[in-house]
This record gives sequence, C-alpha cells and structure tokens, in this order.
Amino acid sequence: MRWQPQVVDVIMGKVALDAPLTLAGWVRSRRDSKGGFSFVLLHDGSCFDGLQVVLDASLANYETEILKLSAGCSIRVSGVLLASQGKGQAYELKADTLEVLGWVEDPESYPIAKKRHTLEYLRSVAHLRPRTNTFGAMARMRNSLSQAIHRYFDAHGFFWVNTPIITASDCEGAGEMFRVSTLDFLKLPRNAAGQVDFSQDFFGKEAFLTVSGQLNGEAFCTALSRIYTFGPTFRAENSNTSRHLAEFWMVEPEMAFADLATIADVAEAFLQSVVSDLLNARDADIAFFTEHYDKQLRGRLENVIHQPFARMSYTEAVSILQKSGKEFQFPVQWGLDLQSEHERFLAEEYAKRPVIVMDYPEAIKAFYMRRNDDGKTCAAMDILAPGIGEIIGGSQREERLALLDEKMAPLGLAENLGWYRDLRRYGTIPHAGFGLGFERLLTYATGMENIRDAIPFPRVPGSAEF
RNA sequence: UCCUGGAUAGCUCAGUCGGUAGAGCAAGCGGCUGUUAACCGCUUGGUCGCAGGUUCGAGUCCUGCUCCAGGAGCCA
Repeated sequence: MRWQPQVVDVIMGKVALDAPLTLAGWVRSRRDSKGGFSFVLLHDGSCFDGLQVVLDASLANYETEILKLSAGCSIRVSGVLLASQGKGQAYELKADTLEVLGWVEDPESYPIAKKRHTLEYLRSVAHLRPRTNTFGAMARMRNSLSQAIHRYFDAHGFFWVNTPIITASDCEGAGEMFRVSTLDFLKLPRNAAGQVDFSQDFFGKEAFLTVSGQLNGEAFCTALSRIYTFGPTFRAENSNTSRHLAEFWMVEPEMAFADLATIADVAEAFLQSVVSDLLNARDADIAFFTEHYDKQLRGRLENVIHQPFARMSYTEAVSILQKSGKEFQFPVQWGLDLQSEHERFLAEEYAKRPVIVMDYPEAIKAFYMRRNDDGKTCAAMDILAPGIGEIIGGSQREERLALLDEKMAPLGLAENLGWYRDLRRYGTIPHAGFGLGFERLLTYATGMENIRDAIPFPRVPGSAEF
C-alpha cells in the first residue's frame, strides 16, 4: 500500500519541496498575522517536531473556522511543502484547504492548554498527556527502547518467551501478589474448617498475578539455551515512591551454560547496546529531555556506552562504604543488605557511573541463587545506576538439586514448585539470568524523576484511573 | 505502611494579626506583527479538598477524613 506522509517524513527530508502534501494531526497553537494569514503548528506525534502550516486569509473557511482553531483541534491540511520564509523551521506547509476533523468543545477548559503544566497535574489527565511534548517524547522513547531490547536479544540468539501472567505459585519470592479469583466475595465458599474453599475457584486453587516470569523462563532456558521474557509484572506492595509501580514491565533474560561473570558481562553489553540504539534513534527527543529535565542526560548516556561499568564484590562495597567517612542513616555491616543511601553513594559519588555489585551474602538473597564455594555468599549481582538505584538484579541459579532443596524446604516451596525441581532432576545445567525494570531504565534514559511518568497509565496504590 | 510538606480561578501560585478573594499564564474580544514561550490593552472566570468545631466573624485557628508530592521501608 501507499502510506500518507507524516510530519516525520517531512522533517527527514523525504517529501519533495514544492510538491503537493496532505497531513493530518492536532493543532498545538495558532498565531494570526494581520498581514492576511495565520500560522498553525501541526503535530501528528510521529516525531518530536511539528510542522508549521501557513493559512492564507483567502481560504474559504478562514473567518469561519481557521480563526477559531485552538490547541487540541484535529485537522487535515492539503497544500504544498515549501522552504520556510521564517526562522525556526526549515519547512512549512502552504495550505490550499484545511478541514476541521474535530473541534475542542471549550478551549478555556481544555486540560492541555498552550502553557507549561506540572507533571503532577498531567498525571491527573493521563489520557491527554501524550499530546504534550514531554509525554509524546516519552512514548517514542519507550517504543524505541523496547525495539532495541528485542533487537539485542534477537541478534544474540535469545528467544522471546511469553510467560504466564496468571500463576498459582504463591511464593515466587518477590513480594505481595494480587489475587485472581472469580469467587463471589460476598458469598465466599467455606470448607469445614471455616477457611475459604479455593477448590471452588476458577483454577481450582488460589491464583495470582505474576511477580516474575523467571521461574517459567528457566524452563525454556533449559531447552532453548537462551531466552528472555518481556512483559507486564505485578506487585501488590504498598509502595508509595517515585520508583515503584503496581504494574510494570520487566525484561528477564535467562542464559544456559553461563555463570555469574558471564551474565554480568551480558547485562553490561546489553545496557550499552540499547542505550546506543536509543541515542541513534531518538536524537530530538533526547535533546528535549536534556534541555528541559536533566542537563546531564545526554552526557550520562554517552558515558554508559563509552565507559565500562564499575565492578566490585559486596564485601568490597561494604569496605568502601565503611571507609567513605560518610555518615549513613543505616548501619553498614557485612551481612546486612545495602540501603538506598548506600547504593546511591556507590553509584553517584564513588563510581559516578553504573556499578555492578556481586556475591552478596546468601542469607539476604532469594532461594534460587547459587551458593558460592565460600559457603557464605551467593552468585548474585545488582547493577546500581546513578539517580535510580537498583536497575538490574540477577544471579547464577542453583542448579544442584540437593542445595536447591535445602533452601526451598524452609520456605515450603517443594509442593508448588515440584516442576521447578524437575529442571534440576532432568539434565540440570549451570545457568544465569537477570531482571531489568523496564520503566526504571526508561526513567534513567529520559532523566525523568518519577516512574509514573514513564508508563502510559500508571497503576499505584490507591489509583488505577484511566 | 511511616515521616515531612501540600490542597485557593482552566493551570501555577500569593493571601500579613481571624474582618467577606488577588497575580501570572491560559481562554474571550480588540490592536500590532512572516509569526513561532509573541507582544500591548480590555474582559470573563472562585462551594478557598470534604465534614465538623471555636468565634460576632474562618481561606486563615482546632479535630477528623480524602487526595497529592517528596523522602523512607519493600523491591525492579
């Protein structure tokens, strides 16, 4: 088929000058000249820039419609593409006809006025905020980052596996879960002991929304060697912070015949690759975020590509923190988990770039992480990014059945996760993987401070609007 | 969930000692201009988050609630 050109095609120079052109989109602003014409800035979202449309007073609907256009009106314009006579843009569309597709009912109360809005306010009109520069840019960044992630894994032999959203494992080990049920909450079936009888529920047992696709991913890793998941994930934690969502997207590669060092290398190369792709694909959008939200953004992203990440063991990290001379609110002691303030120090002040911390104490990490030979630590790693904190968490998985059983037993996991044990009973292999919070990477890549601005419609405690 | 701060015009905010509401932007009208965060003039626009209380009188003081933001915990 033959596609209608969009603004991006004009900006990229793919549309011939002096040639007929039809564009459709939304009015950002209108400026009238008493020289006998008006300027309308048309955006169609295809790229950061809009295109200036020049409308002569001789147009049939100039008085009746064009002079009444306001921000948000949808229009279709046909005319000729010209080199712009004015400053500020290379091209402009000299219109022969302008058709109003949709008016804005009440321009005064149109939520996206021709002025600056706070991000907090725009969250309250999340259905209209994609029309702003910021959220249009964010949507394009989000898409380009997704595509880059798929591209990286595809290029390196990883298969995308769609792991289930609904799970019956109530102990996936990562926080509170949302219950999935078709039971009538007003008339819950009870068993003899007075407990809710979940055997009558849709799945014949309790079911939840997944908090991670990792365990299912491992099943495919132990057959296809290299796989990754990329999909929605749910946490019912009552977390009210700028870094948490109840529904978010996670990327979880799992690699067979790999150890911790290998997966750390993969994680670093992966981040460098997707950031590099982003810099190439979204120059104008990154320029905007750098100009308006974080002056150091572009430089920081270029650093990710050109500088190797810092690496240290947990034991070294503790030592660095203890010798830092900094007064921390929480104690720094071998065996305790690193707090936000510690992670921030390591990434922002000590290394001033992403840091990979490896070999954490076994006691503070998840059951599936592989015990190291020292008997105290496990083959876990976190990547800490300046301004974000933990952006990736990963590990080599415990492939030795006896050791896995030892760690599953106290958690009572053997019953529900028999299938997970099977992966060690039948042709077990060393393997490793990591989880990446997609929106956390996106906030890092855009310089935005609140993760709620990195997802189209944020779900957080107390709010599932739109 | 905890700590701190906040809620006043469509938006961002000011509002003194408790005395009946103000600005900028937006919007509307007019002027000017190959304009582009335009500019100049005029105009419209308010259940001061909700519910109680104190007071002759509450945007202002008190209590409770709701919502929002930042930080913490949990985590990705």
